[in-house]
Amino acid sequence: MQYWLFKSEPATWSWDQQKKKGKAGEEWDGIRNYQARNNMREMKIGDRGFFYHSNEGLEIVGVVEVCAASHPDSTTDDERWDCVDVRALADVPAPVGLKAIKAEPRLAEMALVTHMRLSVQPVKPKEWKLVCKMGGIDPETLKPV
DNA sequence: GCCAACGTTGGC
DNA sequence: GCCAACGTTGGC
Repeated sequence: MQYWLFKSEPATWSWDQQKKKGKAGEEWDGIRNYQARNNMREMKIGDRGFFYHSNEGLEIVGVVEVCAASHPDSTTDDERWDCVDVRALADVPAPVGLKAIKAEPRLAEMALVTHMRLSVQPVKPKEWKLVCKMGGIDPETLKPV
């Protein structure tokens, strides 16, 4: 299983909205960046990702699961753009802010820090575990710790 | 709301 | 294929 991080501006698509979609999940559409798209093409059903609020909040607030593999983005006819579907799995009880991530030396290599503008990015297993710990959630069961 | 960083577009 | 102009992202 691979780990990822999805950025969303809460004014456009918030964690609450994602949760309301429940198990059915929702397309992660609207991505118009090649690197972000390539990352989504790499994803497999069951991969997990963090849900990050950009612009407002600036924190990781939830965990999602990829529930449909890469397919054409329904919001455009441009065949260059694909996306996956994701569904909410769990809240992060203690949201992990960008500040906290930047303050943690072991997270200095996170794409969130090094590739600031990339909106869909990979997360290393070690980073995943540490961020889960910081957020008060068990990385395996996703239960609050 | 500003603006730096950076990705994309298009003329040559 | 270079690079200037332009548009967008996202932290502050």
